[in-house]
Amino acid sequence: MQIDPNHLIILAAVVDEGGLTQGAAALGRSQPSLSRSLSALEARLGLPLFEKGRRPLIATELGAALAAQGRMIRAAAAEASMQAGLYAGGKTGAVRVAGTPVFMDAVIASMIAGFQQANPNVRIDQSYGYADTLIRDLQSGALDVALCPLPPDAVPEGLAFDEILQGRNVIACRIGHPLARKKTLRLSDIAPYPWIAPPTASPLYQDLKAILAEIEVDDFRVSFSGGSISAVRTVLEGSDSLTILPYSVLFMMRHHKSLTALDIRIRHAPRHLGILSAKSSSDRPVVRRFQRHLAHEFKSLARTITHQQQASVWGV
Amino acid sequence: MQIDPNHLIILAAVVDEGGLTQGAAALGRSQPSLSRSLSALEARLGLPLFEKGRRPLIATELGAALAAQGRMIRAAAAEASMQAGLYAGGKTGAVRVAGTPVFMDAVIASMIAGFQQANPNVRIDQSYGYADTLIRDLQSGALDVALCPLPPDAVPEGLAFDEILQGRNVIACRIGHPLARKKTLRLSDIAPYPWIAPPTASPLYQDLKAILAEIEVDDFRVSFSGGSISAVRTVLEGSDSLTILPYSVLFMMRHHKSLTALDIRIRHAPRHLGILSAKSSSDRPVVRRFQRHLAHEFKSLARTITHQQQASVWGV
DNA sequence: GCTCAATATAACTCAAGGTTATGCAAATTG
DNA sequence: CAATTTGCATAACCTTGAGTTATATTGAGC
Repeated sequence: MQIDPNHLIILAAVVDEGGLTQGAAALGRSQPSLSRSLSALEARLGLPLFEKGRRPLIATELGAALAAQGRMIRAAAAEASMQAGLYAGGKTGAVRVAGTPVFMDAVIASMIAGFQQANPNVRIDQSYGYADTLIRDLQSGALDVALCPLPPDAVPEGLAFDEILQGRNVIACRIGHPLARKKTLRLSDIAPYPWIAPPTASPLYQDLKAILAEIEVDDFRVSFSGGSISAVRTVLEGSDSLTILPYSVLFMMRHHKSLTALDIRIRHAPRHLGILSAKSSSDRPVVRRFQRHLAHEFKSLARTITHQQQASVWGV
Repeated sequence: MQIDPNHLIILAAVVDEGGLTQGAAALGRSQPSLSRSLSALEARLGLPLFEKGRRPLIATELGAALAAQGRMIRAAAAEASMQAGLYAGGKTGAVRVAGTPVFMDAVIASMIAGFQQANPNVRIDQSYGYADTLIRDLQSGALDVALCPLPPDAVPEGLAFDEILQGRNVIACRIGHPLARKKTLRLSDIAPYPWIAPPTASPLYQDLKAILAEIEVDDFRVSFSGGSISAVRTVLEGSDSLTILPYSVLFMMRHHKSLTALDIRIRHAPRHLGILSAKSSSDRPVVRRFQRHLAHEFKSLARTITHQQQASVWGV
């Protein structure tokens, strides 16, 4: 026996509202429409859903039992509507985001926290990776959003790149480091100190090699490598090691008052930190919202950095 | 946003079966039909339910979420179908049955037990009453089936009466009773013994009065009254009291070997025990089935009684 | 690049379900 | 008890959704 779910919804409405007229009003339809639908259901079942000859239309046992199912169906349909609404508003769904490890941990993690605070039903699937794998995953549809540095003219086919910060790197050390006090530093000054090396796959590693080549150090001493930002920070704080970090990463750690940057400008290929995403992935409202959130957060971060730098120029 | 439950069912089928073609097969419809229905749903939502450009038709997050609701709807509709089927087959529902207390307890209760054994999902609402209230409740629709004695020509308007047993009463006493051994009893022999009186509203009470009038006893001694069959039996077994009982009630208690009937025929108005029911209530399959069950049980009981009587005639 | 399999589209038909108008019967009321 | 009100059923009509078959289109795999 095949039963139309819509008929059960109508039945539930009529039973719950206490009559055809009220049920019709509740459903926004005409009374004859419901009357006929329920007649059709009764005919199909071959059994009465309502006591016949009773005016305030009282349900039979069967009618009451089927109305219960109708309520479930109505609830499920309403739930579906709500889900669709949430989804369309970017309030639910999953976002797959990845980026370079240090940057994700130091900068993006807190932005994700803010997003999840406002959108508790959104799932964030985070992972780590460098430009090449990020691009590949974006293009294959395995990733929604990636955060990484990229040269301005190297935006891959089918992807959008939204620049958010300058990709400037600095040499970081503990605040009490011998070099930290020096006003004028030459590159050769830093030669004696051991290095904390980024993973070799990291763009930072290339930058580090470039610096050391510039000061003509070939066999630099690596005191520590392979650690996350948390490990790197701990080691930096407890030693005179140096490392190379994106300025934004160092900036985010400014409140800890434990690390600082050497007053020396590093030259490297021009590039920007940016949000990389597949153009097609923006048709998912959550992803879109998440990207906008990141962009907004970065704009605000960039402002803060600018203020801070002006403040340090004008004193403090 | 209004969503058609049927669309969600289709969505669930396609997601679960892994494709439009398989989904169509599972639902017994054509593939283009589903294709268009889902397109309509997508259009209504303004959101894609399936990744576009993927051939084995893979659901998006939203599609998967809505499919879950579709599964619920499908389950509810299937449950409704099953309920309707059970109801039509008389396997579920409620039956309101009533009758005279002694008869219900001694005869009907075990028949109800048998019915419930075979139909665990049927609810039996039992109550007690005498002819007048039973008839009124049947006519008002407050009762489905009643069991009581009725004169053959007194079947009320709108009710059906199905005769099941002769409404013969007997005088009952304990097996060791002084009168139980006597072969030839006169009515006057029973005058000295005290009586257990049925409730005054009971037809048995009228019969008792008639008997006593026949033996010209006006102020008969009542040793006990107002008890259920269980109490009556206990008192009977422990004393030389007499009482009046339908023969069928006594017969049902034959295995206890504690009570017997005096060998004396009681005259009373002709009547039959029968199943009384509103003609309109038989449109409820459970009620119909329950009535048939009772009728069948009674037919078998009548056969047993006949055999037993023949056996007692031919010896034993 | 070709082939195969699966989905989308087209064109058409039919039935379900929407509407308004109206009839009819049960409840209510004086 | 008659009259009125109220609520459900029916009629007639129309729109829309959904079913069909035939066919175009497009990923996927070799």
